[in-house]
Amino acid sequence: MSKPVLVLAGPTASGKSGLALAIAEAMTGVVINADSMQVYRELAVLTARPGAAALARAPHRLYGMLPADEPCSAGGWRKMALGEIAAAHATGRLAIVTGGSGLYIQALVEGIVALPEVPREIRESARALFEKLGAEGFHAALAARDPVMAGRLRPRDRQRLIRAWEVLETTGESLAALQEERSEGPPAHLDFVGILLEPPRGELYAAIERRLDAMIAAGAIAEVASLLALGLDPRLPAMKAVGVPELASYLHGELSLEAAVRRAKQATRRLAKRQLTWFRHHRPGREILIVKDAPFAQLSESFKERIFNFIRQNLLTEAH
RNA sequence: GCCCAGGUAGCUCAGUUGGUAGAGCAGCGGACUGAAAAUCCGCGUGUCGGUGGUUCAAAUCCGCCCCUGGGCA
Repeated sequence: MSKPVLVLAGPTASGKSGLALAIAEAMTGVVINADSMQVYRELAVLTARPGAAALARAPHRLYGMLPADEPCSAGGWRKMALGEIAAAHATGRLAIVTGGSGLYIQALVEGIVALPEVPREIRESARALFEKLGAEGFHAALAARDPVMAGRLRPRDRQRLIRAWEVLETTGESLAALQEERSEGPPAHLDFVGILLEPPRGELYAAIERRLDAMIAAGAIAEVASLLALGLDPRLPAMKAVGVPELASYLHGELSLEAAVRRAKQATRRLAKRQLTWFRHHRPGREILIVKDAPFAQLSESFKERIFNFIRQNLLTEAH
């Protein structure tokens, strides 16, 4: 008997968190975060993490549980999410996975290669080697040892080239070969049903701009200042969250506040566009409801009605 | 009302002596198998204000009209 899991996906600022909360409240659910940046403790305002009011209304999991200097990953998140889903089911609650990180959701719903974690030393040496050789040089070095992966990747794709190298160093095998042999596959005991928020571009962009202004008013600058005070490696994922580099430039006196905010808004718009592209081609679950008029502030009754009906019809029936 | 200067891509503008147009920014499309809010690839998206005329050919020249600045009244 497979158990239902609701996956609520969509671009940033499309209203996922508010909708997830409404569903959790109405249907006794647990909200499980599927956002690669909301996992970091130091980023609350800038990642629009659910606040105290939301947490009081429904249980939320995997929010702000990692320090900024401890990078999360798709595989690591998957394990934690599976644990939280099992815990929700154990207490008879509906698991509601929500977030905008397409790769994380894919890792959960469709599975991912089973690989050991890359040791810190290998990570660092791979990065150091990349710096030393440059993109082309590094690509050539990879090609000498792993022609399949090198052929598959663009010579300038720093992140994936380093990943291929790390896996090679850690396991002694090509990531390409491992991907074929050792996939975890989708969890057979779970049945993923998705809701995809796909709001009109213009409205989404307007919501993004309003929200960023609200973040500034809510203390985003102080948040970045205290993050910077930790003196972390600027290449850490948390340091690259949208808004962090931009506001850091302001704090360093390189940009005016106005310019920094403008750039942060633009970076958010670009993120939203990438997310829309991802979800347009990767469907997060077996049955999908695509919502093209996603809410941005408060949810109307008719809107909730539509969503709740879909949920009742597609994933609560099996539980009874 | 008259005199200037302008109306070209979403915005700011460039377009040699006539050969139906190009930059920056903004934007759009795509890829994605463990740092993914990351990383990477690709794409000018246009009744050249309107309308007549000259010409084989008009964003470019001429007439009229509309609009926007500035000046004089």
